[in-house]
Amino acid sequence: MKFEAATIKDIAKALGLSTSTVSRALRDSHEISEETKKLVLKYAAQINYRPNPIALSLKEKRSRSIGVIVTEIANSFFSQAINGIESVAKERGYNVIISQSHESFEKEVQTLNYLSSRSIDGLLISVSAATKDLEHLRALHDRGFPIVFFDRIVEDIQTHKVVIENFRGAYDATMHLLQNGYRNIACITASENLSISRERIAGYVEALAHKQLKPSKSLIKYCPNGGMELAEVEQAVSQLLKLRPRPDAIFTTGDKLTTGCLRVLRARNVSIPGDIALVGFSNSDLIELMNPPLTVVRQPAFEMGEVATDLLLQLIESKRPVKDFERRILTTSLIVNESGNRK
Amino acid sequence: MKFEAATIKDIAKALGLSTSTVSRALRDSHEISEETKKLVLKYAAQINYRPNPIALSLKEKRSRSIGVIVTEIANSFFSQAINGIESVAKERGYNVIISQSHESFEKEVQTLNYLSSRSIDGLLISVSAATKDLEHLRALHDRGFPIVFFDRIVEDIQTHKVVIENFRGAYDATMHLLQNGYRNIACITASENLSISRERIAGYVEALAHKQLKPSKSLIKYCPNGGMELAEVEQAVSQLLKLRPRPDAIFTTGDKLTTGCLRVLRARNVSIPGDIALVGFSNSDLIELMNPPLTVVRQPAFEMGEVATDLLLQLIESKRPVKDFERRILTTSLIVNESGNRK
DNA sequence: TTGAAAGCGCTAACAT
DNA sequence: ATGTTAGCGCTTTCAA
Repeated sequence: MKFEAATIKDIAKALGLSTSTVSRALRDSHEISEETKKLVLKYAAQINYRPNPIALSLKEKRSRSIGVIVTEIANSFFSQAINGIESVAKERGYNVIISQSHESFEKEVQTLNYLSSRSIDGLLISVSAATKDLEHLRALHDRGFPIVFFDRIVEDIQTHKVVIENFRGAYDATMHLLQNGYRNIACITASENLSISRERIAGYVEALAHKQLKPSKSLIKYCPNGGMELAEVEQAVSQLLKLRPRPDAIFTTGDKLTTGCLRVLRARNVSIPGDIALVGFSNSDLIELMNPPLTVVRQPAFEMGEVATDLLLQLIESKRPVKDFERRILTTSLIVNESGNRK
Repeated sequence: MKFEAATIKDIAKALGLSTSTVSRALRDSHEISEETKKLVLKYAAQINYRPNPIALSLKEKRSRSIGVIVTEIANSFFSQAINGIESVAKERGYNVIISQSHESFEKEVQTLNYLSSRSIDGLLISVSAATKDLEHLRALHDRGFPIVFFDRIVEDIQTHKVVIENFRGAYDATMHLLQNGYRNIACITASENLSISRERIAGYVEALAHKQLKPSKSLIKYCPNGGMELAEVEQAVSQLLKLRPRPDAIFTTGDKLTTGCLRVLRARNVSIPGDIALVGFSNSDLIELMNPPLTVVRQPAFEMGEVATDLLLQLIESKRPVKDFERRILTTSLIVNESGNRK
């Protein structure tokens, strides 16, 4: 059913004024007499008048909404980031419209088309693991549509980007394993398309190189869906367990990969870190409660959301085309628990 | 910066047609010649024309957006529910606008006012733990605004509601503890304002009554913020530990309370279930990985989101005022792990 | 088959 | 100090 609300016209009619007078009175214009203002304000309050944001949007050619595309809301990193996004957006008077790509390229494109037309003023996106073709994003960007990438960014499109020190985070995690005596360290990562995968692998490789180690190809396993399906993690772990010599540690580059890996190892009764150590990226706030408590690389998700939103609003509210784009780099922290301790 | 897109007017001008002809051609009206249609469609595709959803909204008096208010996105139950909401909404062509109340009444009211005007066609809400006064909701509802409550509902407002068998879930969890030999079972719950708290406590009390037990007042602890702050859980647990005889088990009625309680007990080196058993509501998908693996009451969060959205869209799209409201009751499941096992 | 015009709710330039 | 009018992009009635 339709929900009819009061308009400026209703007020004007009731008070025998013109709509423009009412409009001005409501906006406290100086060219309206105090008397009239009072009258209008009082009546408006009485009938609980609310300006229609859609009419405003049409007039101002802006919706005061921003779109967010992430792979999955039910992922601690993203839900924390959205939390940050929402807090800044709300503070600045913007709505947040959320969509999920579920790591599917098609869904990402579809969602983007859906959101982009003109119902959002700008977009925050962390691309799906399946995203190789960038046409959907580039087309928008080329037409001047404000876009900010966060976390899973795209290098080829010039706009603001918010990332973490992926290389450093991975390096630190791997180094932690090395310092604890592990030498045959495997890596389970998401799709190679992703900037974050490539950088994290690079950090892992570099740490090993520091100890004059070079991982064989068989030590690096890819999960195209980023661990969304446990089966892919199961397969990766299974292959690693068959290697001889068997890896003595695993480094995982994403939330779902880390918990998925823990799940698989425990199901197979592999003792952690006794048989195999495990260190990975995760933003779950339950890691200390796990068995064993996990050593993880933690990303400042909330802050990333805040920063990305702030940059996006800068783009949206800028009077002139922005040419200088920023790349904000936030730091990770290694939270040490038991899963990566000395063997 | 502004992002200018093509309009029907541009097409009309370029093709020497009127805007109404273009409009009709785009909507494949039968009163337009095939020739003209082809021409228009071709040109529209060429300049990548997209109808302006805001103009449509103004015309149709609907925004094809629904609002969602939850306490916190970064809570497994809510993020899963939102996932369900988003899936149904998108399928039916609606945007989802998300806001968080962070268990604050003021934020809930503020957000509601912000969303309600006319930028959303309806609202899905799970009220905050602090919500006692219902005026903000009632005012909207009385004006015919479509609202559906889910999980944390409000009995006094007549509309569709989606709940789970709170009583049953709590009863089952408590009974599980009883069957495992625990007799002195405490309960940690959220604000008593909440329907779910009251019902879950009732289920807990009834299960005890079944064994001719009656919990003393001191065994039931309230956390007004629903466990959002660990301190309140710490205090509750602390008080319970001081009781003589000391409780041999704890039943928690919410996600944050369950994991918070586990955190506190572990910090105090209380062995679970050796010293104290723990069973509670939780929708985390990591419970099996915890130490000890938690026995939990799981809610069908995704499904609740789906059902609630479906009901909301029914309200929104109904031609006439809806009088018959549904109360959909979904079932919980007890996932048995070790934390509630025999002592 | 096509076009002109009105209207959705609001603001603002331009009268009065 | 207040009113008239046009216009944001689109659909739709009415006219041609």
